[in-house]
Amino acid sequence: MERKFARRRALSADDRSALRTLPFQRQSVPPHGFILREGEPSRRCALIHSGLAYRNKTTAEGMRQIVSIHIPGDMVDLQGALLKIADHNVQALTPCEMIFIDRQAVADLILSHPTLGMAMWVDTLIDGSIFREWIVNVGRRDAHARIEHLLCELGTRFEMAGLSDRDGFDLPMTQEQIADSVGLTPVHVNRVLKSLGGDRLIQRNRRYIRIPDWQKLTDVAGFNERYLHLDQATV
Amino acid sequence: MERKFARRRALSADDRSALRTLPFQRQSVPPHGFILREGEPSRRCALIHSGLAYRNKTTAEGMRQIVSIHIPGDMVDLQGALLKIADHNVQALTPCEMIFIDRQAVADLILSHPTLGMAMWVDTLIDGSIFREWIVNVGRRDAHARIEHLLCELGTRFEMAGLSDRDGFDLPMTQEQIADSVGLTPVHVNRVLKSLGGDRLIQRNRRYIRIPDWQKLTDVAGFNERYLHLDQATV
DNA sequence: CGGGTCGTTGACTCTCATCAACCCTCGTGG
DNA sequence: CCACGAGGGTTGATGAGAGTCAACGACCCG
Repeated sequence: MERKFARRRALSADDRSALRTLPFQRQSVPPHGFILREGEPSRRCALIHSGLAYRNKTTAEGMRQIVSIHIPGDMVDLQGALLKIADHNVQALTPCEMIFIDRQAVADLILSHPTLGMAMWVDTLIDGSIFREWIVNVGRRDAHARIEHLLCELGTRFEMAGLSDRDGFDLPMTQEQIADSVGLTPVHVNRVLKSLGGDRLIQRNRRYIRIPDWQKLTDVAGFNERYLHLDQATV
Repeated sequence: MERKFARRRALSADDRSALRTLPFQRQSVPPHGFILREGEPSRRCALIHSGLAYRNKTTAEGMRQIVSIHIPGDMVDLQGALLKIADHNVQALTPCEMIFIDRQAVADLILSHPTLGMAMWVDTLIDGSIFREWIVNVGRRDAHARIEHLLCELGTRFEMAGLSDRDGFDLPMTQEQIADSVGLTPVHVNRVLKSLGGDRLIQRNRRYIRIPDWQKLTDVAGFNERYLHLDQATV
């Protein structure tokens, strides 16, 4: 965690020691397990130590929409410190090791160490940028481009986090979860994946995805990594 | 602005005076005028004094998607203080009076007055929550519910901001802009609006919208105002 | 009065959803 | 050791919702 924030802003020795003395609690969450439930009052913040997780919401008619995917190092619940009621669910995609920090401890930390607050705020802003791109994805791209774009985003985020190579990674999502991420049905996702394979844009082996020509995939996807703000190191 | 932040967190006299002495610059922006352009380096933060504005992005194929609507009091560009390159456009919907604050001044303010930083951060988090709901809207609702939901959101935000009544307000958007907000075509938006009129869910007169039965509209829209975090006053 | 923007309507098309069946793989227990 | 069941993936047939194309109408402003 310290490493991550140090990438965002220059940290003082005091900042670092404050981070290290922050009281936290570790917890494993199995796949599908809830890390946060919509409607619950906020009690703590959550940080992924290992594993993948996803945020989702459900419409009144019971349709589910996944609104983001999170990887180790992501704070999936910063709003836990500042907002009162959770407006969405967070669930584990794979087995997760989570770090939970008390709401009040985070709030105090931000007030006493504003530089750390800014580092976390940057994360919130980047999250927001990714949400905006997802609105564009489901609102204005066809089924092929939506899925291609999702693969590009995950590939580059995995690579930046040092989890894998962007042109070859394990995607531990069911086709139903992919469908819920891009606003399609599982059946259609299946057909599109098959078609992407036929076009040699991807190669699949189980849930392992290989991208033989990264440039070609980003082109057809209309993927521009600017919205990920990868340059966002120290100011 | 001071009023707004005071709603978010309890402010000290020092916080208030720091806000009041913040150097700013006022500027009018005509409809369609750019407040921020994608790809530009960040130089300043923007706050709407009067008028409406919208954020939007364009796909590689040239399709536009509006990702949020903003009203007076909204900081439409807090990321200007912390991120380097703008990842989307912000344009005026109606004639706008904007307040621009230098990037560095905002960053300094946050460091010297963490309580103000938290107040602004709350805004960022609520923005994020609204983005998530928009992903659900375009991803998992049909055309009718999408437009109904947009009307519900704008109605309640207008009312909370004291701009108008939620069940009767002027909606200064063209049908094309509505289409770009909900991921449909202008033609289809037209048909749906007509159909909503036929079902007595709304009454239209030019761009004025009357909602005769608020409860009924929120029901069919599947609208739940939780995601707007209206309770978010002082902690 | 004329041109431009926006709204409206009809005819036709096509992408994606729906429904339904079948398959594969893997873990479990008899 | 094999049968079974469950979850997930695959495929086909059909249909609905939204897109496209095109024309016309209404309104506003210079």
